[in-house]
Amino acid sequence: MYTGYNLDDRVFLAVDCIIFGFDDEDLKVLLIKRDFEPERGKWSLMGGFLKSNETLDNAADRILHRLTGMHDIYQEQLYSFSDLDRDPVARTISTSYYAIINIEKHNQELTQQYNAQWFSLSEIPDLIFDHNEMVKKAIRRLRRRTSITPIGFELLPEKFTMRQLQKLYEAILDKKLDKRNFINKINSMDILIKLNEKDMTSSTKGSFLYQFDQEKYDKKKGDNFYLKL
Amino acid sequence: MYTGYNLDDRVFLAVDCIIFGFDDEDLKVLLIKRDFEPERGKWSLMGGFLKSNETLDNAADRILHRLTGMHDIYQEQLYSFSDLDRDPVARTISTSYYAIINIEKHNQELTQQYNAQWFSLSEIPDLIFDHNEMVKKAIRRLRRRTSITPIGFELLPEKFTMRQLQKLYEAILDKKLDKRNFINKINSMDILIKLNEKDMTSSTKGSFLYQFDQEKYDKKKGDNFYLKL
DNA sequence: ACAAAAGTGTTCTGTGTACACCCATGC
DNA sequence: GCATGGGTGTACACAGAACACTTTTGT
Repeated sequence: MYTGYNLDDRVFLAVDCIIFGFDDEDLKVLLIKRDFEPERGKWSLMGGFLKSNETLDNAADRILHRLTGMHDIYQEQLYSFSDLDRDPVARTISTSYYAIINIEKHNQELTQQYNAQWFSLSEIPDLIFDHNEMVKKAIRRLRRRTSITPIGFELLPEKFTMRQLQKLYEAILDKKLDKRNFINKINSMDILIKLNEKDMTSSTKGSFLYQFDQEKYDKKKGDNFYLKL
Repeated sequence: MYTGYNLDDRVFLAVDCIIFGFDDEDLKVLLIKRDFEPERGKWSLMGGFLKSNETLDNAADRILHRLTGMHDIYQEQLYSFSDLDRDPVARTISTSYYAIINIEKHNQELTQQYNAQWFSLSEIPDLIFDHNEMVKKAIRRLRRRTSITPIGFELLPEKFTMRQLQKLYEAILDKKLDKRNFINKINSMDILIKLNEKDMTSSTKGSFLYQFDQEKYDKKKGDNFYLKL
């Protein structure tokens, strides 16, 4: 019966993080090159073990902070992986999280310490264990989530152009979008502030900068507004 | 660093199952009344500990089978819960699964052994630990999933009427649907076989029975067709 | 003057949604 | 003959998708 807390049944519980970033062109994932066992020298997700005094969310926070130096990163629990032989060293279940960060804000010294590197989705190498599967699942989830919640703003600088935003969505969804339809749809959500400022680096004419309006967004969040791009 | 398989970090990993059924009126959840510690005498989800030689999916299968006597139950991993004090006996993380069964097919002797009972969603009692939260999350997920995938057929007998199917969707989504629009949408999916047989129990005129066409469904599954009800 | 990106509206089509009447049968 | 649930089609509104030209300014 459902009794018996049998000490032999205890397992290691790992947390692995799929970290997404965006560099104005591609959606990317941050991977580390392991200089420790097992699988030294191979690429993998950043991860760690759950400590007995923290929740899974805490562990993900800690792991993300350790690699990026950042706090309050957008993250979401993805799925728990439990194949018997997924970790050759010991029976380990891994709960994966995906996170979304601004590619320019992380601490480069830290990421260098971990030999971390950004990879475009199309160029992700063979990863250890079942990490490739985790990444695949994270991408699927991110794509779906993007259509429901305006999630992507975490990936952009504070001020950004419509063009950047569109490129971001194109990168996430992996398809071209129509400029006019896109701008209309975004505007209809009414969660951006158009600034009286232009970004002059991208063109001679310059393009208006926008800012995400956290307050408006928080108010609307309840009525879960779809996006459908 | 991400090394150290520290034996002290090992935890108990439980699997708890939210089991949905449908009785032609309401969407229901199967709960057990615990006659064992902890929390003896309270209602809870059916659950158990992950054994070291099984995956989480295996464990969910095993737990579902133990309570219902059924195999090959539709199930999906939901979320892993990890609050520090969620289980007062020992540090236990729980991965929840939700399952969908035909309410008439389960083994009643078994469910009696476990003092199990079906509860309408609106009448779910206080459950142990964080099980109420699990149920809430499962309902949300089931609702969303239903709009994407024609999941609900698991809940019906092999042959069913359009009216039954509609009631099922109404129960899952918790809203009234229009009879004609519903039938049109279902037909447009083209995954049902209309039988030359009528169910005469529900009305004097009798209503045609339908069957789910697994083959057609499997073919279409790829083009993930939405339902939007 | 020309190259390069920004900005801007309208039309069409398909899908969702609302809605009301006749049918068959058992009692 | 009447009560009960079963079955059927149409009209309207809205949202998604397709589409092309003008503007600005640095070179």
